[in-house]
Amino acid sequence: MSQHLSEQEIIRRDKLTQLEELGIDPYPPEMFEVNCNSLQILKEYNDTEKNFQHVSIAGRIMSINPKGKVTFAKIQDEKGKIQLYLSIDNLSPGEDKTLYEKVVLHLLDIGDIIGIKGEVFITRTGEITIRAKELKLLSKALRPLPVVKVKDGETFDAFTDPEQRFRQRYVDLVVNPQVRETFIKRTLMIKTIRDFLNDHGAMEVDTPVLQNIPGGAAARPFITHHNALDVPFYLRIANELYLKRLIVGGFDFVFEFSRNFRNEGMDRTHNPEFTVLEFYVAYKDYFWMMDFTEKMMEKMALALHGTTDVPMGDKVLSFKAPFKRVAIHDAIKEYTGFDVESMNETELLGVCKQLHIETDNSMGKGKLIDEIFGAKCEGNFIQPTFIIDYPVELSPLTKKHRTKAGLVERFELMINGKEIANAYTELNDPIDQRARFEEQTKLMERGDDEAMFIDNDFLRALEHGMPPTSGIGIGIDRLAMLMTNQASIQEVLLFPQMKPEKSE
RNA sequence: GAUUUCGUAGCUCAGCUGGUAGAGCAAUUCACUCUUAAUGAAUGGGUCGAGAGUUCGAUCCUCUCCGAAAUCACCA
Repeated sequence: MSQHLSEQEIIRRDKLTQLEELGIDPYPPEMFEVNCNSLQILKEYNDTEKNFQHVSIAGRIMSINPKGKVTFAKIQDEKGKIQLYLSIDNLSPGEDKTLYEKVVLHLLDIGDIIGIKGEVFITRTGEITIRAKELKLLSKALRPLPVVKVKDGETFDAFTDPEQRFRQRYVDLVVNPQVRETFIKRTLMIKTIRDFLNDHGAMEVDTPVLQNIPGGAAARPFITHHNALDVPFYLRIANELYLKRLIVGGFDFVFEFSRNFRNEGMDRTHNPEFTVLEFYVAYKDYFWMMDFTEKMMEKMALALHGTTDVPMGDKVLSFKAPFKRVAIHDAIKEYTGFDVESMNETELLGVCKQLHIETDNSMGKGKLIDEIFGAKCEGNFIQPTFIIDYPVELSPLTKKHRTKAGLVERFELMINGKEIANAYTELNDPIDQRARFEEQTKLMERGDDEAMFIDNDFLRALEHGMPPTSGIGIGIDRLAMLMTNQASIQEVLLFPQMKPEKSE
């Protein structure tokens, strides 16, 4: 396999050889002990106390600025950047000037990872800096890093090409601090949610990714094959039915951050694999779930932003609980003027025609209502809002509404015009559940390729008795987009799905 | 899957009606013991996404392909 090398790569490989000739291992095996980081020094250094006089720090060279017998460089560690003062007097005090004159001036490059021992001081221009007494090369970089310069908050020559940023996320993370911030926030968001659930007595579980029957949602699955058993398996589209089996089994509050896979389009808000938090709580209903969810969201916003007001594009989203609750029929009435509550299928088709909404024969009453809501209402709910009480046809796993005929006890949480969460008072009546699955089979025969499969083992579980339960699924990636003010899902996935690169 | 736009040096970008390419940063060499988008001087670096066609001649025009972005469709 041959590799085309650029001029700069050839030069760096040549430097590698020169280093080896000087007896310097460019990739030394032994550990380098680090006793502080850039942020600690910048925050805690005190010039009168003269603390940090024996620092040992490691990082990647981000700029190097030789000035004859003195060189200034910046290294970046996990917490930020700090300046180094490298002088011939400090690094090569004896006869042998190799370390400074050869290594520092000629063999070190932007991108190299080095370890430094030295003392902290303040330069004439007032910058907290480490005066290096020892320098050790820890890893030589053979490819040039994009050089991004910043002056007075303005960024020059930023590394912005989305294709390169996503394919080479490692470069993106090194060079773009705001990208690091986004992922630190994402992780903190997930931690906050996990802690909140654990604090309320929930149990985190793992359920199968490879499933015989792709259940719990309406979506096209990825299909794979198990060789030893010679059977097809599906990558999960949801974990709902497994978590409910655990509720049957007597775990009363279970949750899982589930990586789901759906074989559908990719765009700004869809990646083929994505993360959904699902949790199920026994002896609760969807009213309880709304209360719990808004409290959790409020806590998460506070943890990430210190306030419940979260900026998103040119808007500010308020995560202050409680959130508004609007019945789906009321929402449709408000934004279209049509009262669809008691309409039959033909009347609904007429409404769709008037509203210029495309329909097809596979659509039943529920689906039509959903289409109207999706086309005319959804985008209007910017502030967190629970849309409640969906048509039964749309919700085969949801318990029928306690008072309203034809509806189910379900809510979706809309934020910034997008669905973020979907929750039910779960259907635990096995007879009704079997009937609902059979309805789905009819829809499938009618041409609805998203209708749900019958899962007989799940029905068997329900027949053993599932306590009244409420459950929810929360789109973690979309929530991360909201909490980090990103318009694209790729910005909150470390390695978003891309078409494969052409092999060389 | 459809439509539109885009792909030029390591990075960010110029490049007129078709005459085989430029800048800044990065790199190389030299000078400089407190610089900070360091500075000054010099130098090198390109299969213009890939392939085919039109043409005396293609980065530029046409077609096909590869990759990306935006919008739409499907979905969360």
